[in-house]
Amino acid sequence: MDTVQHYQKLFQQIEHIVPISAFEKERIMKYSSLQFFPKKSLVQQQDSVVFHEYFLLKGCMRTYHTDQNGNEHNLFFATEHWWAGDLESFTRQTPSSFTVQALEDTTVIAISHSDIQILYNEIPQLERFFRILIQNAFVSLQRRIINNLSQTALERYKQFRTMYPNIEQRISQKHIASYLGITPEFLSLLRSKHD
Amino acid sequence: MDTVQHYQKLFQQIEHIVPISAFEKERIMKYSSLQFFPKKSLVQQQDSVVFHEYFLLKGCMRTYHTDQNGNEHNLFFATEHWWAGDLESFTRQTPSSFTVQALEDTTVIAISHSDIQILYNEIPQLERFFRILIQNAFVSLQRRIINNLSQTALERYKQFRTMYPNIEQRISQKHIASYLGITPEFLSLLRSKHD
DNA sequence: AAAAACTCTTAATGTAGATTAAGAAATGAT
DNA sequence: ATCATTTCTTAATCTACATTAAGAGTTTTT
Repeated sequence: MDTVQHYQKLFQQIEHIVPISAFEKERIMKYSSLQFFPKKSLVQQQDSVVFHEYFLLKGCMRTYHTDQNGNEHNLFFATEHWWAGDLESFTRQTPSSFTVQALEDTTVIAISHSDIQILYNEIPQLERFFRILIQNAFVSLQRRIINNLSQTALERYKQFRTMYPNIEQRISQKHIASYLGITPEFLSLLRSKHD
Repeated sequence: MDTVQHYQKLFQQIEHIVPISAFEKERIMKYSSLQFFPKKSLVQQQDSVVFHEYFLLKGCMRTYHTDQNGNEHNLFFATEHWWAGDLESFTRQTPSSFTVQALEDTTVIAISHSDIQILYNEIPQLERFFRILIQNAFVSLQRRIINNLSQTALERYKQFRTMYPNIEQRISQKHIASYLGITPEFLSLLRSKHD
């Protein structure tokens, strides 16, 4: 059936880190669901408690924070086979500091807070899987902080391009500028100078 | 005995998150050790593989990255009851991107890479403990990125002071400036203007 | 198909924070 | 105690990036 097809990429990612049986895959499918978010729709909202984490099958999302002056700051982008959803709010069930928005029509596998507790108990390896997922995310945030401390805007932009080669075509420059911590005008200037 | 005394704070921190038995505490003591680092000594070195994670009992450390221009950038400080040691290098056994240095005479509980594997197997809750520890670290890095994107140097400095009230007396301003991503001269200017 | 609403660019002007330099204060070494 | 080294401050100049503004191109709405 087609739903099974959709789960292949998720299972591949999990099995790349921990072994899971056919039965366990069934359980994961039972305790998660396919969801669709149209372009521009809000997936999660700042100040609300987050109920799901999402594995993207198709499309693109951004996670951003709106500060006290009303300015938005992009923290992450997610595309196919990445995860999205504020982890702090999800795990602690506290109001989120972030909004998640679909930048394209997006299809996801969604896992709810209560269902993931069930899955943790049924499939202990999943806890290790998520620990390693978070660990990887932690490491890339560390890198990003060091880059922000040691590099110019141009260097950070170039690095963004090599790290996310396909993303640049899909999202607007103002979102990239916001991720890099510069204005769209200055990004435009950098682009005009460097190829 | 005195060593037991030293472990109390570590056990308290663990038990705040997961239950552990007296026997399990014995095992943890068996598979870890007390170590001392004199002021200014290097605890871990960039480009080398990290063998230990450290729980600080007394003293203070900084974790920094040296970039290709030879400039140092402070990523973290750790004081009593914090953890120090590059997690990426420790868990993946790959060369570290960071140097860890004692800023004061520092006493720690050290756990080696091989011993933590043994402890994970003997005490499965420890895996959850470290997952939550990393998760908290991840969350605070997220916050820091957003702060760096949305706040001025003065705002970040004020926040640093309220977040780490006792640290400021203990370490030099140049290290704080490096953490904030500004020069010591500019930090001095900010300080002279604001109380 | 027109109007409205964004998005990207270019350019003038403004500013937060860097750089350089030099002296004062504190810390460390002999 | 003294000399050397490091740390902190102040001030002048410089630069990376912000802000404002305005026009051209593109996408969305009606």
